Amino acid sequence: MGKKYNPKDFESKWQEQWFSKMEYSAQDLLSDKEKYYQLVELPYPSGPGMHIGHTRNYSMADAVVRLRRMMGQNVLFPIGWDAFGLPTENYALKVKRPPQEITTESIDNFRRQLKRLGLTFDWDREINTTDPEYYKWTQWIFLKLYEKDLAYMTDMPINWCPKCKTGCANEEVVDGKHERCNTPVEQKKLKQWVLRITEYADRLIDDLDSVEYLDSVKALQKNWIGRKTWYDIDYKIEGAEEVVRVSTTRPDTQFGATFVVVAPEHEILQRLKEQMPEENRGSVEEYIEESKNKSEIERLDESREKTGAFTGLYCINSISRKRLPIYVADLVLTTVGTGMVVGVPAHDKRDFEFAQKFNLPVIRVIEDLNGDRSEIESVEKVYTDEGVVFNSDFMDGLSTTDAQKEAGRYIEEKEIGEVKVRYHLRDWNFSRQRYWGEPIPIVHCEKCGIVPLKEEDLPLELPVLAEYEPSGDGQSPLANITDWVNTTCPKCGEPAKRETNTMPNWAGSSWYFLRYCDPHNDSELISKALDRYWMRIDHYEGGSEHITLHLLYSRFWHKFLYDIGVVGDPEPYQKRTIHGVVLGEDGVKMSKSRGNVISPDTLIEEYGADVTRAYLMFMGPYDGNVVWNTRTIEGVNKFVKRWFAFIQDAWESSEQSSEEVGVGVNRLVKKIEESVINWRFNTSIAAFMEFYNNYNSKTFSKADLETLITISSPIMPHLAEQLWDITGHNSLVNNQAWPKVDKEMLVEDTLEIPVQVNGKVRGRVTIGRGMSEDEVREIVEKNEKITTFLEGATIKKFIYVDGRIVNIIV
RNA sequence: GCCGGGGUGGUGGAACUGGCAGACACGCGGGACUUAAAAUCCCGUUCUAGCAAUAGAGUGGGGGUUCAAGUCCCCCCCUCGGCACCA
Repeated sequence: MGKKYNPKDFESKWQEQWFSKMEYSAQDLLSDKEKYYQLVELPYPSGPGMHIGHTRNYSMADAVVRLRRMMGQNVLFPIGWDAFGLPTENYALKVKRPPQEITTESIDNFRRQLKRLGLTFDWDREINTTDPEYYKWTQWIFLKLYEKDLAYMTDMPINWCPKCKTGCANEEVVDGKHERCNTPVEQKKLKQWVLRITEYADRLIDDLDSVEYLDSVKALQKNWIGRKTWYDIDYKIEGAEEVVRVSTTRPDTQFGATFVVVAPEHEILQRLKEQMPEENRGSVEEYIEESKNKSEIERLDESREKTGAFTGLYCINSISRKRLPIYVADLVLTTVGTGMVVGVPAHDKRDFEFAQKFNLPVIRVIEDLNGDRSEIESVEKVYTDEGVVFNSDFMDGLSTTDAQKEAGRYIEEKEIGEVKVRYHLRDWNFSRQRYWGEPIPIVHCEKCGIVPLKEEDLPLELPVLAEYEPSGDGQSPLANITDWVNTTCPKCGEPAKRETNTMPNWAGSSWYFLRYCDPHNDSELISKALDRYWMRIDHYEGGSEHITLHLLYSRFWHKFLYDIGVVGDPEPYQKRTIHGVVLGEDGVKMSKSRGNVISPDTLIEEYGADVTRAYLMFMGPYDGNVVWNTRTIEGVNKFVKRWFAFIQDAWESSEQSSEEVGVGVNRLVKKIEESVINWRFNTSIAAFMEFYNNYNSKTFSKADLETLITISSPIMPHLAEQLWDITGHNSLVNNQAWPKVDKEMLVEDTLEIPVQVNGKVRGRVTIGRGMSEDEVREIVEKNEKITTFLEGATIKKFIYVDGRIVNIIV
């Protein structure tokens, strides 16, 4: 075997050994080892296969789990396929083939690529969300949700994508467009399955205290849920018996309220119509009609001018006793508060703009931290920060926060309203009018209404169809399959019809990590013992695109499964981090249309798996975006070749290692261990290179060379295996124990430290280990280079930081 | 506007709990080997001045704490990501 690095000669050989022997499978319930569950996001198997981003992220996770196994941990590192959903279905429609077939092909291709990279996933735990054996349990969770009244049907208006011909969740609408296809969504009234995620809103926020997500991830979760305390207050309509309930989150500014705005869709407008003066009624009706024709996008356009119409009505603020005009305006949405809000122009920018447009008074009631009470005469001066309340009767002198509490107390005591927590989060629209998803296990019976399937009848399999083009009329393609749709009611046995909507893509991925722990269990979703052993997931590595929705949905389902006793922990993930993205050479996201896509297959073909992996890790920090650069991969390629030859040469000429070499090897072990565990692979590889630069001409003992081969294996596993073989070992190096750092070896007897004069480095001295300050001072004062800087000056202070640095102040 | 990251050579990026700024790599310059090229190897490379030893400046800008600041504190600028007529 030559010293020339030729990865094609050996990479596949070692892969076969790893995968056929299943050397790295996790061992269930093994109690004498520490368990470690490393989760990576399960990929969507699409036609083009593995993206360079997957290659990078999985290579990193693989390096970490290889190290952890060598350190003696029982590691669970599984993979699976999130294969239902629109991309495959749309592609299948285009090429006129069944999605089942396409999915199988894509998975086979993806699996081949992952293996070709040498990733040590636990292949006998592979799952596939489109496999009836898997989605049986997705359907089972749905039945449980239904049983607990957390899944319900409603015909609320939903977001409808006219291009994809399906409804979608609020979360999938970005800037008024369907995120998958960028088509503006419309509002459509459809009978929908909805999950009551709002029921879990508080816990989804509060339990974040028990996990170690990045701060930004926690903030995003909280932000999305958007918990706020609202103060709903009853105002009496002037000259009528009618009472309206208005909302505010700033009751401390009640005395500064100068108007009330109601959303155009608000039903109260119909009731109040009679009481409106003749001259206002017409314009109000006209305004309502106009706003009906406005699209969601138009309405949410912040930059457009404020519009609205005066109703001619007034109400009495039940806190300030002031008389406020009532306006209708589309800047208020029915879903916000009670759909009627209090306008306080002095302390809300939007209210100020509205007041200017309609010539309404501006009354300041909060002074700033400098006690400023000057008039608010421009938008820039609108004061929204904390301060002290004035001109506000019983709230005078209180801070804004205290005044809010006081107002809340007042409202409840006088029984003029209610303090209420509201959320931005809406219930989760769970129906899709498409074919390629989990069928919802429900039957509609004329007599019995909505009837769930019996658990023992699961899975309800998706029929294989010849035609599955969505009709666009709001019906799922399944609706046309009469012999599937027509069934009998599980309750009364009479003819009934199946639910034809399918579940969204999020369903299967909301619990997949549990199935990895117990993938072949056909009597339970997961056994209690395996759940208690493997969960919670120690580290979930993934992309930023899934930190709001997937995280929220899966945490919700997990809490539900905890509530019904399936799992033993209300939170699934202990730690969640976000990887960076590999951008194209032009600095832009890789895409087919831009032609800047780098294919992992090509790289592996040209450089081999190890160089590909190592380079992707070397490019930059784990959490940063990196720009692809074809030139710089050569640097890593060069190093890997040299490292391969160096170990072999050193082995042939091996003798005793000098103390210096021993120290160097130990340092390197420590550095590699720390940097890999902390996902700082770019510095691991730099450490290897640095070691090579400093030590490649030295003589090594066989034991030290074995150590070097062993520590190479997390990052360059094939190369390490090959070297282990060449040097006459009959085992797998990836199975060796991680070398123990010899702490004694790390401390040298003498060390060189810098000497500063007035904070500037002026020389260096060699001192002994454990020397006292006086001894060090003696050495420093004998050093000519330094004494030239001390001539004619008196030493004011001599600072010696043990083993680090000397600083002399003159 | 709010929330969360970031600003370090020509480039990607190092720098542990404050202790030699620029590790490692790319690029660039020079050299060795070669008839020549490729490959490989060696040397140099923050900026400014100088042949050089060396000196001065230097981590977005300004101020502060400290013997010592890329790192800590205050103010400002720029930038990336997320959310947003959220009342």
